[in-house]
Amino acid sequence: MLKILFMGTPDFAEACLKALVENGQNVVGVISQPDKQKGRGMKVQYCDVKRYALEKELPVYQPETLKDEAIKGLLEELNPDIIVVVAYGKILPEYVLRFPKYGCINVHGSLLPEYRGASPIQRAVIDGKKVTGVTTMYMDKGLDTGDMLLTREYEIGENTNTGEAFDDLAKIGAELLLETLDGLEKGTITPVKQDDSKATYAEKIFKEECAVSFDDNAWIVHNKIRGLYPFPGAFCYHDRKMLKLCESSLYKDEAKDGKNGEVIALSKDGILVKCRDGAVLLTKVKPEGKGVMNAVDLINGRKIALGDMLSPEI
RNA sequence: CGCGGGGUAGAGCAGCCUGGUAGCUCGUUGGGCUCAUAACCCGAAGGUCGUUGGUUCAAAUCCGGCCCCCGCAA
Repeated sequence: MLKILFMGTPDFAEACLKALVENGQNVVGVISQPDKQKGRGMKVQYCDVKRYALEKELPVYQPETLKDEAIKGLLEELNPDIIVVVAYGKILPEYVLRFPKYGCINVHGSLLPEYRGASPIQRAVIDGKKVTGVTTMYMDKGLDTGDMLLTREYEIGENTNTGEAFDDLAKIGAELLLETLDGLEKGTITPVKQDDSKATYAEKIFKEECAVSFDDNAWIVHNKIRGLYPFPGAFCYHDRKMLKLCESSLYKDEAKDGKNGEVIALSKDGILVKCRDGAVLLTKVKPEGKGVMNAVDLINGRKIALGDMLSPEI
């Protein structure tokens, strides 16, 4: 059985690690990013991978850097046959890439060569893609440029949000990882080079682009809302306060007159907001300082009125 | 000690500053109207106001301790 060194940090990676463990694979060690102070009160929180690894009593390592001599010692000590990397968050130096006999493989949340980079799933949803998927590949020096091993497609529904896609793709990724390991061991997988001419990049999500402008088309607004949910969340300003937009649906009927960003209807279904070419029905929102609530609750609490304006700036 | 908001009926809120009847929108439930309805009309149920001490004739309201929840920022 292959000795596996697992490298990963967030929940997406945890799903893969979990699959390895539950499948009875020989995970000899887990590497994740150093603990960071975060959250309310700036307390130290363990990342998902570390938490799970500790629970399963796997040795966890959190080197600040992979470049120094320490990592060499660690690799030699663990002597992994293969390194599985999922959303680790750091570039691996060549020494590490070359170390294991079976190489380093990566699980990536897109159909490569599309959406190489940091936020493939979010970008796919924001772009309104109907299909994305998961790819396993050998890692090389570039960013998600290595030879592909296995892929599996995933259909994104009209109202699917990033959180749902994440969960589904994490599950698919975990399955695909097991298949990939099995295939590599048996030698049944033929790596395929990526067609670099078709490559696209999924830029990291920046705060500035999370502001929703209703001067955009309804479809764009809707995609942004679901693409940024649950993290970091699309937002706009209402009554000088931030209002996060958590869930929406496209308004099929002809939109009434009104300015872009104006609340043109309130109903038990939600808050209807005029966009450039139609309207978006906000169904779940998160007011500043509050949790997620149904849009109808905001209406019942009389926190929003017909004719109110929503804008990307305060 | 990162900054801030909050805990009042099943939900979302008002009331607190300026102590004195538990309020609003919705939901639930019973009835009415209607060809019909998630629409409209009438009625009902449902709260030890987070907890605990204090001040007071009297505390949701003022003061102190404690518990819990959330947003931002990272």
